Amino acid sequence: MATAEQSPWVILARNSEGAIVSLSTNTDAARTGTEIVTDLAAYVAEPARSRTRWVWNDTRNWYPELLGAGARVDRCQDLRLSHAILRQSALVRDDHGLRAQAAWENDPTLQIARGEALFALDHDDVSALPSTPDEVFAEFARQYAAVAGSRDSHRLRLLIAAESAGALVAAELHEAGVPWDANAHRELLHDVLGARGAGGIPQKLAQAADVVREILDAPDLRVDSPAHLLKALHRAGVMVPSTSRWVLGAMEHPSIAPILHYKKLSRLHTANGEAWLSEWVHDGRYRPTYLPGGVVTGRWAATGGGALQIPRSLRGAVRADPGWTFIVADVAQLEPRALAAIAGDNKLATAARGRDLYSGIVESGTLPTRADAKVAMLGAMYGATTGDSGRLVPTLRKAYPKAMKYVDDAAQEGERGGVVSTWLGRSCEVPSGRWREEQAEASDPAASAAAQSAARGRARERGRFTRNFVVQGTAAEWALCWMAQLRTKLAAFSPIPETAQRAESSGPTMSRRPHLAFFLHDEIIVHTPLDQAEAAADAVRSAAAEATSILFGSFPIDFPLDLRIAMSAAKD
DNA sequence: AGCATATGCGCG
DNA sequence: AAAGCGCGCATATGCT
Repeated sequence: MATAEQSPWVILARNSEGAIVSLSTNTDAARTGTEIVTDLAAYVAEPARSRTRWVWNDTRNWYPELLGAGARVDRCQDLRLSHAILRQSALVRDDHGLRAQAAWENDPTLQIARGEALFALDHDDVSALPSTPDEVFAEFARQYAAVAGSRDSHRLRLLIAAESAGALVAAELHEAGVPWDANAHRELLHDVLGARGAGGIPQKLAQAADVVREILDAPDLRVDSPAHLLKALHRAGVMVPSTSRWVLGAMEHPSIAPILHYKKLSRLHTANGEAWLSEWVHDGRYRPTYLPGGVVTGRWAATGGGALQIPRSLRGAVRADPGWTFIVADVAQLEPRALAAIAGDNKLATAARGRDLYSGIVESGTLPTRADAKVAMLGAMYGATTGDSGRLVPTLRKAYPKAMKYVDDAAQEGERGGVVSTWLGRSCEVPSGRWREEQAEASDPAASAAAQSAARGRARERGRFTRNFVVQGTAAEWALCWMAQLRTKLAAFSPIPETAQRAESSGPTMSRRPHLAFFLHDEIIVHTPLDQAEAAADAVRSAAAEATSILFGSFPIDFPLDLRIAMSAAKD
């Protein structure tokens, strides 16, 4: 991730015959040489190229194969991801044609990540990406010029390096997989859901549905149908507007507890039951596909078995290989700490330093309980205006005016249609044409009250989005830097000797030294040989400290880790 | 039958 | 139907 020293880039692409071509550059990013590469894994692994920054159109097109061949890459520039950042960033003054490269926006995988319709696009059609040596170099040159001429090239270089390192981590995480004990998972399913009965429906699940039908006196009720269940509840005199857990939980009726119980079991069965296990866990590994930059804020998305939504209750199935263990580490209150830093709020930083941030707020006398402090802080970052949360926000605003002004300003900017940016310069999208039209129409004095109120609601909605964007996005940048530093440190560990009983499933590159195995926004799991666990834990801690200093320099904020070494990812 | 949308819940 | 952000996935349901 170090970006201070500018080592040359080497650009990889395929020529029209399908051969791999490498373009060398000097420190001014000018082409200095071209050669045909016959054995890419060997080429990349040359010691003289150990610090090369490899430039390619999309890490997913290049790195999995290299990893499969046992070649790890130290750093790269993922042009697809950096393009998405630069074409949007408010720090970029002259985009040198980046925004005109509309084809990039048709990248099918990006559309999948955003849930947009695919129309006629083929999933495997990546022709929209630059692919020939000339195209790839031209894109690299555009990006280089855009960064060099930007308002803050240091931040953008950092962001591109971090995002690209994330692309490497994502590929490595997929290759490594999460060590998953299918038997432990099955035992847990059996305990909660019971034995599989007729049609594969677990017995306790079927019984739970029967109880609901009996209490509601509705023998034909399909409990899985919200509409049907709602009618049955109304017939029983429970006049709820929906069947969501939150709504039902507030009611008092003998049917409520059985319904909630059924929902809980049903969720486990449908989302992470036997079917999930057989689809997603093979040879002791769960291999989700991570999508760096898949979320508008810069957070990662994931696909393949709902990796980022694995219920906490299933963590017991995450079991280290024999002779190995886990480092499980998460950052306490990552987002409010990021907020304190970007706002330069020393008072909030002081409340956070060396302790639970919410307790720090309590100790400062701002709010009476930790629960209050937490709900108030979340409300401030999400834009709550009513309820318990909204009620406490003004108190927080008084105590931490600098931090609160930062998010309030972000909200105001969003409401008036503006763009906001993260600490490193990832900017949110401009509002849609539809949104601007609605605002413009409502600003006409002749507009109906309904239209004005609807437009006001849309504006507020966007304000809550931009308010959260600056915090969530900066937190994601911290996490990227954390992982980027960590993967470099772990790569320097000496590999343990090959042993006959060693699990082969982590793949050839990662399986003999500590490696990242899981990532979830503010949490990582490192899979490590037992005798390297302490050293790996130190690496996790020092990587966090380095991430903090890379991003925020000497500003006195800390990001303390909850870290434990354990054979299972379950909390004790 | 296949696609789009709604509902609900898991995670941060 | 969360009061308040960002996601993915399963199921039900409606539309074509």
